[in-house]
Amino acid sequence: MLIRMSTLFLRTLREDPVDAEVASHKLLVRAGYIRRAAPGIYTWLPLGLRVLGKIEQIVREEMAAAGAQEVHFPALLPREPYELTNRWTEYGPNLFRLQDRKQADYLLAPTHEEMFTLLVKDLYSSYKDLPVTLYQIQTKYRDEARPRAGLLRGREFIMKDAYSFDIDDEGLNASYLAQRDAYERIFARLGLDYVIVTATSGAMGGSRSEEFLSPTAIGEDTFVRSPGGFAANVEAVTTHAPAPLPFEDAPASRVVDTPDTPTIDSLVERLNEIAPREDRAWHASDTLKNVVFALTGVGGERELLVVGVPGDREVDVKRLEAAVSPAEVEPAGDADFAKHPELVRGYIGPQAIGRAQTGNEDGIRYLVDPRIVSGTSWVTGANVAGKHVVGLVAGRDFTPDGTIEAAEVRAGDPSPDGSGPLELARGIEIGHIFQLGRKYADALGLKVLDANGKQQVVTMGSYGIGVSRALAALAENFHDDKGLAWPAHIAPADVHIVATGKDPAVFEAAGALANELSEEGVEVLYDDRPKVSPGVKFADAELLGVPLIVVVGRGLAGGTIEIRSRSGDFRDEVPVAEIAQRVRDEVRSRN
RNA sequence: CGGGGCGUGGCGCAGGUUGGUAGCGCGUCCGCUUUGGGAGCGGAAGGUCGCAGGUUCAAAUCCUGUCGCCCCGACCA
Repeated sequence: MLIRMSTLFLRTLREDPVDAEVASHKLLVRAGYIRRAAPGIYTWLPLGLRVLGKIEQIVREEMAAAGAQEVHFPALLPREPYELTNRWTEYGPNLFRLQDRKQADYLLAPTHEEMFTLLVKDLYSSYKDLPVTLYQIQTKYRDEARPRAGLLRGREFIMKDAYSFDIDDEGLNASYLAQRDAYERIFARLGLDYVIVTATSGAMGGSRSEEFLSPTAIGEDTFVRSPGGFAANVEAVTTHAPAPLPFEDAPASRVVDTPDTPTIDSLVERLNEIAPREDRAWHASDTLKNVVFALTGVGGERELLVVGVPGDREVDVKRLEAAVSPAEVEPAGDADFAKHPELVRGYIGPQAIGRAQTGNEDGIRYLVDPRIVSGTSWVTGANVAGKHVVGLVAGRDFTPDGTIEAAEVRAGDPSPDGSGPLELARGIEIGHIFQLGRKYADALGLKVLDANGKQQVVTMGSYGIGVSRALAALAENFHDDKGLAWPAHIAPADVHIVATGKDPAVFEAAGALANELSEEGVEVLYDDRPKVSPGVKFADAELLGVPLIVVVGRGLAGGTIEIRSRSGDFRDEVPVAEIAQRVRDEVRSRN
């Protein structure tokens, strides 16, 4: 393969595009790999398509090795299947919807569970047909509220989505692990660092779920890890609960006047003035903060929930949402407080709320952070404006309805598996695998006959890789201040040959080398542009990021050609007669 | 949806407060020179100043409305 720069459809930009913030976005645009077509929607240019194609090829090879078979669905789909699983409405405004000339509803698919399920239902009816895993590499659409960071969060993006179909849980587990293994091989071949974190399955339903994250400071997903190897999405972190304490000797609770202390900070300050402790000052972690949320269930029913957390921690809404999924969460509003006079804003205490506490089965649920175990003593609201209670003991003075994982996770918190303090890091979600279970098969009636001739609902897994996002993640990982620097497996070419100067002998030698190598199967990008100064060619070579750069120029008179790596780990002058072999060796050692 | 910012040749920007024939750098085209680190000189093409309405002899500039885009946050299988 030989690409000549003189005819390549490419225009590199000297300056960063103003709308780009992150390196991958800036460089992919500057290097002429992609162009923005609309917010969050990008056109692929020749070099970008080459890299994309290489990533897809690796994905295809590993899918095939894992026994998955490729199909291809339309991106434009009718409404009905998504109606059956309720996702036409559940997906909300992120779903691109449109109508045809007859006003029939269609959507641009954000993901294809329904279609795969129906396809298998269409053709298969026996347990003997299973297991089967199908996948596609497809353009997906999500009408993101705010697309950003170029390819990292677009409204149109390319995804590999695979779906496994099994008769039982054991089979699902095997299918899941086969995909998981394939993902590890794919990301290893791509040269992309990744961390596998346990995740919540969220609205997708199902039991087991893991995310593949590419660690980077600009990543949008926060995850935690411990020295002992625990890694999880923050939504999936479980809090280490201390052992219950005896409370026989705990002093009785007492009410103190604390006017104008609606916030934890103001409360702590006031306590230290009016009710100082002997052993140590009051701290926010001594307080119990009760936050009111309104949950909206799938059926549209609205319910209030009060969440109790130690006062030095915020409620992490994402964690709360994961915990109450699929219900939607919003902060309680004025109308909610008006309906519930027992909730005194800024002074809410657990004595007046909770079904267990009040005995009212229809009352407001009260769930607390797992740290709030029996015997712990708290400063909290007295349910009267301007008053707090000191020394309110859990299990003695109040009884929550249960615990909930909703408090923020902080660096230094103990790992759930006891393997040390947690560290917080950020990453780009490049893959996500789920054991879906029977949610979609149930909704769409995918059943097969088992060995006993009885109908069995099929159990499913779904496995996604953000292909275009992985490309951006690679650009994010492999660049320097001069431009991109692709790993060999996915670079748009094996070698970038630069002819400098105007001496016809240079172009003859460079052209001959380019021809020779390309005829042997080496992928060559050849900068044969006449009248372009060496500085421009070097700068472009560094911007484009092909891992090997060969410069034919001033050394030629002395019988040598220069070869160097984009990453800068070597630069050699090689006799003309040996250059082709040297390139072959370098290419082979990198592949 | 909340906050902030911006719409002027392909890209990056100035001009706007004080209304008067639209400018700079990069890129592109032609010619000559130059050729190992984003060249020089000379010439040239390319813009309904986001859109609509208004004020005015005259609007990129002032007024009203509207559309769009970007960034931060919220949201995000």
